[in-house]
Amino acid sequence: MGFSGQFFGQKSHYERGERMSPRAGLDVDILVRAAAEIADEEGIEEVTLARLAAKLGVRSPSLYNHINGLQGLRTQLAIYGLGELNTAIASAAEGLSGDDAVQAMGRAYVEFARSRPGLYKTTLSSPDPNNAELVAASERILSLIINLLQVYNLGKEGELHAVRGLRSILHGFASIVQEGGFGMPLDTNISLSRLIAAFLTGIGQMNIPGKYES
Amino acid sequence: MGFSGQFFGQKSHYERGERMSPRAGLDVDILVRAAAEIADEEGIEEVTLARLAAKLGVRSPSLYNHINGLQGLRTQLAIYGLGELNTAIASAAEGLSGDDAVQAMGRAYVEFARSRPGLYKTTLSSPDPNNAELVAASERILSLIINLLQVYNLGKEGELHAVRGLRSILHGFASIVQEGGFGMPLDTNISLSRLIAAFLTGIGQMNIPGKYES
DNA sequence: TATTATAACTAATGATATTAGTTTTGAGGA
DNA sequence: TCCTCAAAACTAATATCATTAGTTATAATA
Repeated sequence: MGFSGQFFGQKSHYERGERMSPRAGLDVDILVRAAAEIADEEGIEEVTLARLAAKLGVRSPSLYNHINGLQGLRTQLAIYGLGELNTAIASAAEGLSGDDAVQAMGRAYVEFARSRPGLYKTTLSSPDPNNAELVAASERILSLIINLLQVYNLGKEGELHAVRGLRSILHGFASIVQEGGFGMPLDTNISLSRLIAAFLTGIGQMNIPGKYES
Repeated sequence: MGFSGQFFGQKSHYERGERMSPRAGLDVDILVRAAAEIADEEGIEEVTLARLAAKLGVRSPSLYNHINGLQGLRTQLAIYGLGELNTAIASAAEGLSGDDAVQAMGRAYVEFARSRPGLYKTTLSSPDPNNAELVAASERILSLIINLLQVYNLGKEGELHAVRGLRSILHGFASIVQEGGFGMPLDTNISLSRLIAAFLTGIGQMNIPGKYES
């Protein structure tokens, strides 16, 4: 994947109280992956420049040579996270179509949020419309979903409503799972597959003006 | 509503550069409402003790006489927000049942998130299981939803899956709306009512073991 | 009026992000 | 091989937070 994993999972020079070696050899990729690790392992609120610098064995101002402050780091994290999410759901749906594909994608989506909780959260901030890369990453996921829905023949508008619906379902379910919001001992995988099944059963509604439209 | 609105929408003494009057007469309720106002108007990241103190015309340490630090304020905000949300959706569904009730509640839920964006966000943090008030506020909303679903005769387990589904739909949709995540010029109210319609059409699936259950 | 609980204060500490300006490195050209 | 120099890392400094400790002053009440 084009990345030297040297810093991950180890204490840095500073964390061990040693003197640093002259050049740390950082780049955006290393920063973002290390930050994602912090987000997943320690929580998103621990993703600070101070914490990241410590993990990488440098002083926090040094990070500014590679990213545009904390805001820039967050943007990069979102881009990275959306890319990973896209990879996960795309490969899950690969070779499938119809309900099978949607179910597989849904499972992968939620599993991503479960296994990379911090990184998933970074993808949720409003996609800064000024950042082309971020917008593109968002749109890649969107068109993946749109493709899966072609089969259902919903028409132009119906398709848009359906995409919104499916996104809502996946995001809502993933968020609640992640927060531990479903307390009880009832298998969440079953809940998810039945929710998607219910949605797909009624997906024809997306094309039908209903009596609840104000 | 048992609350003196004296501070809201006005600049404080400090903000106007005057000397303060001896006792500010604060209490938890005033703090929480002022904080909610900041959250809605300036964004949730602006809800700091410093900002809140300035708005109320006191110094930030004074706030500790009423709340348990920033963490405590956030907990109180979540409780308040869940209460307001509960009121909104309960009164929307009042006197209705079946699809009508679910549709009305869904509309009210999303409208709440739209009109009180900051306050809605405060309700999303994991419900600290140590805080009884917070848990109770969460559960009130949950049982409201459960009640609405009685009509559909889903059985014990089916009902639980359905609650999870509906919560996911509402939360997911509301979150995406709030983030401005649905770009285009397509009425979101229509998207929501059709999504709920699709869910209700397929709600029988909640009771049926499907072939996608791993 | 005197007492007293407590609301609000000041002062201090320790995180954090960020900027400015300095040092040092190491890669590529002389 | 040695020099140059862009850039990577640094130190120092500032500003904003949250939080704690200890002080002052208010206003209710005895």
